[in-house]
Amino acid sequence: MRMVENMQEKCEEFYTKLKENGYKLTSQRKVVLNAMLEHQDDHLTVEEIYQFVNATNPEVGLATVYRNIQLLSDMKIVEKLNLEDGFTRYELSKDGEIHRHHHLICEECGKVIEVKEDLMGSIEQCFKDSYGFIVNDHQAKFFGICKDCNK
Amino acid sequence: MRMVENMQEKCEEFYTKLKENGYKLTSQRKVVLNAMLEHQDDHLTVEEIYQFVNATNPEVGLATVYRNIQLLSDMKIVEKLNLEDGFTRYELSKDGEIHRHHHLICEECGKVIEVKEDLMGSIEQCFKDSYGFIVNDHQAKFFGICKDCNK
DNA sequence: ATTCATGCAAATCGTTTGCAACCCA
DNA sequence: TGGGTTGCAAACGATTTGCATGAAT
Repeated sequence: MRMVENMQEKCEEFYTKLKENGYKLTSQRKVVLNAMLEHQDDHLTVEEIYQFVNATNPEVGLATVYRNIQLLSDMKIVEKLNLEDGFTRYELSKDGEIHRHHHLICEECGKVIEVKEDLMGSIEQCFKDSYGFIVNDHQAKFFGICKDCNK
Repeated sequence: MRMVENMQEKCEEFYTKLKENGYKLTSQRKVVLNAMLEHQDDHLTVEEIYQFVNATNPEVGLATVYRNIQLLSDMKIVEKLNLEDGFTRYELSKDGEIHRHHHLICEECGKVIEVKEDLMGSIEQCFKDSYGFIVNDHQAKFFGICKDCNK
């Protein structure tokens, strides 16, 4: 149920933002957003998104997927990720997140763990105190060994 | 003076690691390392490194710069950076750093500030406690407004 | 009707690679 | 000598772009 509400929410958010910025609502845009909504916890490459889109809508071109995932990213509906594996990846933004969440990357099995907690508050306060730098957002990756691999 | 010692240190570290791994010490390798040593606090793109190398040694090819900066990176003598500006960048590793240091990126003027302090200890302890994840290294960028731009 | 979006293919651009010539150990 | 290394140019792969056609407002 939460999933469905979430999906409706995201769709409406997208449609609203499109209108606000003078963009048109095309079937291709709906389809790309849908692919992301159907893979909420994945970190998809553009090629993967294209495959999903293509499965139901073979007429949609790769360039269109590039153009629209970019648009979704500009509108903060998806986040662009770089997990250091040579691919640009995207994931659906989590609701209620002010800052981007962190990723724990297992160097053994490659698993990527999402960290819900922000935890950067005190560090960012420190940057303000020491450097006069006001943080708006951050992007952090932690490389190491996950629970399962640590046996 | 410190700079010079540092440079000697880095050179020797490089030469030692090369030997240890069965690599040869070529003039091109010296020249690439030198370019990095002469720009200690910069975040250079490969193209920039190539330009510096080329200024004194025009016969060195771009592919060689790519191959050797990669090698320096593998040997942890330089760090590969992604400052989200579309370029892969490299900087000389700081001495005595166990983990990669953080970067504060000003969204106004583009300035990049290096943070010497690690500050991630407690967060990483938290990952161990909550997720059983042991952190080996991290990579963190903070986007915001720097002191100068915040007036 | 107007304007923006799409599909396609060509163009870009950073990076990698194959290979013959070369040079360090 | 012999195997890693280099320079060059060609190959690559991800992403972008130009343009004529098509769809949304």
